Amino acid sequence: MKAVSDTRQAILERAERYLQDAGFSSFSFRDLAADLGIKSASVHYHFPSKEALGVALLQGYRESFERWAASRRDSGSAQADLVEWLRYYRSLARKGDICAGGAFGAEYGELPERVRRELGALLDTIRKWVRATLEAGRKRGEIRADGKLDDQTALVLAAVQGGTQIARITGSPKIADAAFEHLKAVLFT
Amino acid sequence: MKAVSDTRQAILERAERYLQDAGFSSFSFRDLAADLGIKSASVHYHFPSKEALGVALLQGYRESFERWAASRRDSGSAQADLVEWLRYYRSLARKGDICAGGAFGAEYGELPERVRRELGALLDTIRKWVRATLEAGRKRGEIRADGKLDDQTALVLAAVQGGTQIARITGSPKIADAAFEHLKAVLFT
DNA sequence: GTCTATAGGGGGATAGAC
DNA sequence: GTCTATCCCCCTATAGAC
Repeated sequence: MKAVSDTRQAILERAERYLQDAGFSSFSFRDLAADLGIKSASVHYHFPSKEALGVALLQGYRESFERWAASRRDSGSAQADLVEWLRYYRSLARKGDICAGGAFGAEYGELPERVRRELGALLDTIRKWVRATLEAGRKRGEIRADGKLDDQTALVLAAVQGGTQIARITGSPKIADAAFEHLKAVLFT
Repeated sequence: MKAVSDTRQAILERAERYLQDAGFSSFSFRDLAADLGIKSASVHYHFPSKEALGVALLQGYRESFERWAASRRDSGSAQADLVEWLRYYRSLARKGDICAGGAFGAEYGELPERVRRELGALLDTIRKWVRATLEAGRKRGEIRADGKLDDQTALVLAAVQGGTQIARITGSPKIADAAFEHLKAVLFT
């Protein structure tokens, strides 16, 4: 009763967990296969190379984000949008996981070219959404209009990526919550 | 004419570059040996295991930081201390490198136990310095006393770690500068 | 301190049968 | 779609000569 791409989906889900737990180079096709009760050659059937798997993972993140962002369109509140967005990173931190940007980013120097490009595209997509959200919030008086919009956007992106990482290193998700609390305090009017 | 531990030092320096460029698992003892014109067995003479090398790297970071922090004692200005501290992360971003926390942090799930502990100790050392610096700055009226001190500290740590990473991913060090500019704007009175 | 040589295990990837 | 079998490479680490 399996759908055609059930295995493919299962591979992606396992790979995502490994990625966020210990990085892209932390897992092998053999690991994925063993977890799913198949052989590594079968994983290669779905993803011809690890590069292809990395690209697929990143495209998945981007599509998920875009779907979510579309669902929030016309929410009418920049503050509510950002709070909801932060919830995702908070949940990562609680599980001791980090975001895709941080996971791939640390190994950037040895990522295949196409993976690098997809990673850049993902970050760009998120950056544009944050920027637009802050801009709309400034106009509505919900977001402090201190400093340049691009600088404010950069701080938000840095804080979420760094927040999940320091939470994991210190072993306490609370530190991510703390960083996000202060971020809201300096952003919101 | 080499000092006794010249090779050891050279190994550490090469390893640091690999680490900040592509992570702890990105380089092997063979890589280090080849770069230095020796054999991998000789690297093992200086560092019996990769775990030992990781620990030595982190202890080096911590000692460097502590020396630097001691040199700034009684500088009299929290703003000046933080600006100087941010210069380090700015320089990493310009080289396309990330900080040790980000480099080790992404692979946290598969780091040897002692490396994890040293990483925690390094972050804790830095966290305490940031906290104390912000606290002193608040008393002197240099730092905004908005919100909890611990939340403010967490945001600063998250921003520097995340800032260097997004700079590398986007390929532009400017985004780290932007994040740090806004960080100063929201911290300084 | 550095070497040669090697053990013992994983890694990505492919060919070809079923 | 999944399998067996395999290639060829890299990895960490060690033994023992020099």
